[in-house]
Amino acid sequence: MLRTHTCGELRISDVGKQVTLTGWVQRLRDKGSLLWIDLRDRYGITQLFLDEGLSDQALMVSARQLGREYVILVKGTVVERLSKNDKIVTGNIELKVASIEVLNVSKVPPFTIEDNTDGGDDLRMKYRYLDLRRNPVRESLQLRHKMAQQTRAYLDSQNFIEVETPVLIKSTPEGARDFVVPSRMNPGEFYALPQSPQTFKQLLMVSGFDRYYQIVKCFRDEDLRADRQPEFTQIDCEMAFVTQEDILSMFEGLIRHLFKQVKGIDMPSVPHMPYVDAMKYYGSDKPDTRFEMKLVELNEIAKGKGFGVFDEAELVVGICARGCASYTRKQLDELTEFVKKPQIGAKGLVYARHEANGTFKSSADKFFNETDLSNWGKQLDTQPGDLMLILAGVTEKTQKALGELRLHVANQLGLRDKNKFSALWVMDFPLLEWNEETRRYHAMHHPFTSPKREDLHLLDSDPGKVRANAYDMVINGTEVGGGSIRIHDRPTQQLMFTKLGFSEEEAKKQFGFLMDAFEFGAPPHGGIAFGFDRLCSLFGGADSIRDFIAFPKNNSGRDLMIDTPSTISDEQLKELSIEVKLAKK
RNA sequence: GGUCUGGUAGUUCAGCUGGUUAGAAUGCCUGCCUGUCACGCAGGAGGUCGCGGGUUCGAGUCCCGUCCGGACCGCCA
Repeated sequence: MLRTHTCGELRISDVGKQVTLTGWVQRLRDKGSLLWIDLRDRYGITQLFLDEGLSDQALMVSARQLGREYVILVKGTVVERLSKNDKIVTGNIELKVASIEVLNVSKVPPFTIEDNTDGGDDLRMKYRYLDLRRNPVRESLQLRHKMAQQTRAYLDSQNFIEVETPVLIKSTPEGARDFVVPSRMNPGEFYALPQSPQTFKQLLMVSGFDRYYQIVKCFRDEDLRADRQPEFTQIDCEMAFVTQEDILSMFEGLIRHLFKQVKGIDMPSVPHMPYVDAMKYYGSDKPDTRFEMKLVELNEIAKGKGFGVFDEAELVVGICARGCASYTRKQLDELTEFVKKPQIGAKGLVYARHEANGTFKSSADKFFNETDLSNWGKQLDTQPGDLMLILAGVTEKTQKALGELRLHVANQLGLRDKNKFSALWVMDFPLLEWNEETRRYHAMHHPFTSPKREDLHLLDSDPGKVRANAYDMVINGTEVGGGSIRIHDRPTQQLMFTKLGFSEEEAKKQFGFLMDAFEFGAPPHGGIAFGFDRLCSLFGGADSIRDFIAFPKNNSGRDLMIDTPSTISDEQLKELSIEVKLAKK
């Protein structure tokens, strides 16, 4: 090594040592006859010190020439500081410089390499290698490293083995759009990049691997979000000879292990909540359970009073916003605007104040008297000073809208504490979901998910009512993982494909290999996949997953640093037997 | 595919109902400064107001188009 110590290592006990440090110049503080340089590396900052009276004059002159982000090698003696800095771990000492060697110069960076940088997202992505020098981003990647290490430690201790599955696989019609890769040796044919190693891990179960996992890149060609990248990482797991309960407790164990080892948090056991309850009480299939504010149905007491909006609605439902009776007209209008946004889609918002003096006042006083409102209050368990917010309409849409409002209000009230964690299993998802556009049912999870045996009789009469052996782990309103008990016999799998509108021939062409495998002694099995990037950002208390990925893509799927996607040469196209003709928009 | 929002100094931003020479902070450069650590003080340089067109006596500001960010809806088995 060029250095004897790192920039985060030296302490008061090292005073007197002759050391060599390497790193980047964070900043110079030139006080005339005194000169300090902050030297930074991955491990910390050590202050270098030069003194007009004591240091070589030529050394002073050359030190003053150093610019930000110059890479230098410094030799010197560790000395105790005259004035100490208790903000950094090396703050009691400094290095009295004997020599400086410039290992490389640097242009002035386009943004400051500091915890609170002045750089915008765009610039940070273009110069990501500089951005990665900043503490917050580096710490995010270190957290990710620790998460991966602890995941492997836990799963290894439980007899899981990590098996790599192929990245060049087959395009399939169900699910997200595939990224495709042309095959040179097979003109006109394409591989697809995996959206998940789903079928391979199931085949590994058929092979008897029993407990498999993989921390694996997956690819989906869909629009991006703050928490969605076209390439992302999953902790992909599968187990054979297990019940649903076995899987839930195994992976509850993983999550609790991670919280304990990475964050030092003892997480309580993870409660189970049926999907229908999640929708009913939280208006979401991924409820944020850090706070209550549950949805309460008001049909019986709110209908039949001549208020058309309520009387004609399938569902009248409310939440209680604690201490919000004092909201101004402006604040209430803002909430109304919020629910009327096209993304939320409610037509309006009814509010009722449980005033501090115990009386009630609502925006629909024409139709409801004090007794009516007090009944609402009882139902919603209000205290004086609370505010009731009520929506009415078609059941599911209204639940979802109020669920969004619930989160919006919780944000305003500061109830979504990043340092508090609340996990749950959402269970018993519907097997199928009607898609208006394609006029057919789609698998809500994926087509390999097994239906609940007791619901099988509904498959023909009322397919939307069939529940699946599927489960999601939700933490703080984020879906961090999901899985299911799979189908493991050919007839059921074939039936499933039929219900999804595949002809027998299509199903055979797309998934014949899997159904063939099921005929050779496939064991009952099931599994789960966790979104590793999301899990990391959740642990790191961030809203975006981008800083937990070393080189992420931007909103339009571009890597601004290497400037891709990009065109390829005519020679490459020719080799691939591909002609590019862009369709008109 | 859609909704919203932004693009002005290296950077982050301000710039009102259109009106002389477009500002601030920070960074950069120069000088001064014996204990700084977001050092301080004084001075200086730095702009095709994303691009194209239009309205106007006059456009950073208004209109149309377009490109590029960001958030979200659809989409994401």
